[in-house]
Amino acid sequence: MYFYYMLEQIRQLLPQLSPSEGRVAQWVLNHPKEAAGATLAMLSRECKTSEPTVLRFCKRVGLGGFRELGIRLTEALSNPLSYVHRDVGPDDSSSDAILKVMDASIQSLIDMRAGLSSMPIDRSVAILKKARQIALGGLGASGHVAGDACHKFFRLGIPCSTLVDTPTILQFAAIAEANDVLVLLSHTGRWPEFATAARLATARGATVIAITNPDSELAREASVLFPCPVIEDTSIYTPMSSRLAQLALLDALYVALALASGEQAADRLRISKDALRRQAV
Amino acid sequence: MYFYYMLEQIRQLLPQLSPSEGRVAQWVLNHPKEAAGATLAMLSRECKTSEPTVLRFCKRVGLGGFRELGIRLTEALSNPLSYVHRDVGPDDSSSDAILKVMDASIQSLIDMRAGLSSMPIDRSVAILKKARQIALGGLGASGHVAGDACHKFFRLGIPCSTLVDTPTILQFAAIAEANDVLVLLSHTGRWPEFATAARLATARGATVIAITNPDSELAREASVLFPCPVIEDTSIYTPMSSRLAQLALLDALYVALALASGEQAADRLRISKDALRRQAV
DNA sequence: TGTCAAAATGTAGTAAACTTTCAGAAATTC
DNA sequence: GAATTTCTGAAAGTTTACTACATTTTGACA
Repeated sequence: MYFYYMLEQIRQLLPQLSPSEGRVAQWVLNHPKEAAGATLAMLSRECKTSEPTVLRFCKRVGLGGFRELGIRLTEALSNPLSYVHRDVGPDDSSSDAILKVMDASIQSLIDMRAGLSSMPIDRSVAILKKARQIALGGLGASGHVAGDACHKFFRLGIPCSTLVDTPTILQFAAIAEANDVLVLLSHTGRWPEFATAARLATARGATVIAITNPDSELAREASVLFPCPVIEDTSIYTPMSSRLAQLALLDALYVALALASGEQAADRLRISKDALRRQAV
Repeated sequence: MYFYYMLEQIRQLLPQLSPSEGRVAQWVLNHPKEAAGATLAMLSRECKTSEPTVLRFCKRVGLGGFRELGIRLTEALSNPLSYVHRDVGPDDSSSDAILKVMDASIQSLIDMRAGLSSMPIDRSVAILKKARQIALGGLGASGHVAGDACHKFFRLGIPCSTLVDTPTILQFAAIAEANDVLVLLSHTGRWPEFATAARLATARGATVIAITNPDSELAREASVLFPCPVIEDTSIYTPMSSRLAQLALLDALYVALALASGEQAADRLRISKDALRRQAV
């Protein structure tokens, strides 16, 4: 449970409230979000009491009036204590669960940011800048990350493709040439085909950039490694927030590459943005 | 640069507002704290205009009424601003640029978290729970977001598909049936085909959930709206960090839906996770 | 420059909101 | 069991949010 200032205040005053006022307090504690947007009439009806009683409740918890209750409640609800991640369980209320998911996502980005300085971004940029073509490979959720990244990189004018299944990845690796870059995204890095593909591509003189678990076969075979720790999904409800971090990492890589590519790339970006603006996304 | 969800929304819309409405916007931006607690009369007096003008301003920035402005503003003001984003320029060093991109991503998630309580998640869950099938539509970067979301939702056992081009979206809308849900993702909401699709689908009794700019044709046609502010890309280098927020939003929606769907859905999730674990991602 | 349509703005009115007053009911005290 | 205090809601008073409509302003075009 999160610590909300206003709600805690109410909880503490709960015992010394009169029965009717107590009902109001209880309802507010149980439905803080609804209470924040409710009107005096709605709230009094919900608590089976009269409007003045609700108002007296407000005064008693130290507020100037009913209107202030709404303000304090929205304040309390949108003020996170920290983004410490706890797993979602089946007993969580919907709004609790949502906040937990969100916090986990934020935390994973914060973690990524902290580790960014030790990532081989400069090396990757140097390699990507000379690339004849870039292929991004990933399965499942990572496939979507690869697709998103491809959609960014191609705007720099570099031939770019997405590979979302193992046969295609293997085929690409088998015919790769020098200056081709294969970016492989894998959560655990344990699909044996990925390591094979990395070996094949490297043997043909191509470069393999892996964004994966550092303790894996794929990580060992890759030319450049972006280490991403494996987050064990302790709860079945938790979506993989690590993919958000991967997306952000690729964003960062893209921007670094765009900057390194100078005016020509900047022009291409301008042109491609204008093309969209003339329509509307 | 954008710190606050609501305030940034107002700032972005500032240029296309009429003079009087512009004065209101300016005053709100300059005195957000006061504006959050103000009454309609106070605000209109302060901006030397009439009450309806203030109200029109509220509608135009995507709010339901004046009361909502107060709520959104207190929300915006009470969330901590840490990851201050500045735009990436061509003179930035590579490492500076990377951190800026990362900060922008984190900030967009924080903003999304702050605005989450006012999103129609519960309504959406109720609708999705009864859905015969879910189709997620989006173009360009939004298409990848749609794909990612589809990849999550189908695990709950709901027939699910991704639509990444306008003809397909229109066709789906044209043959949609009651209890079909069409989720449309659009950055600006200004592709006329999206609004048409929404209208078509609604006419056939299907439900349209839009994740888009609240000031758009699509937003008006949708049955359920998740308002997302349009972030103008002031710099050609800046990637759209809003899509990360959209991903996280869909994560939240997914978890809420999973929880609401009870044991049967939980079982499906367990089974699908096990299927992967026996291999390796 | 004049005409007209569209946009912008304000006036006036209304329904609903918030707040206060007051009197009766319930609990407590003596 | 009467007196006192506390609790409660009906009703009335004020303010607020919103709507409909009228007026003004703007801008396009002849």
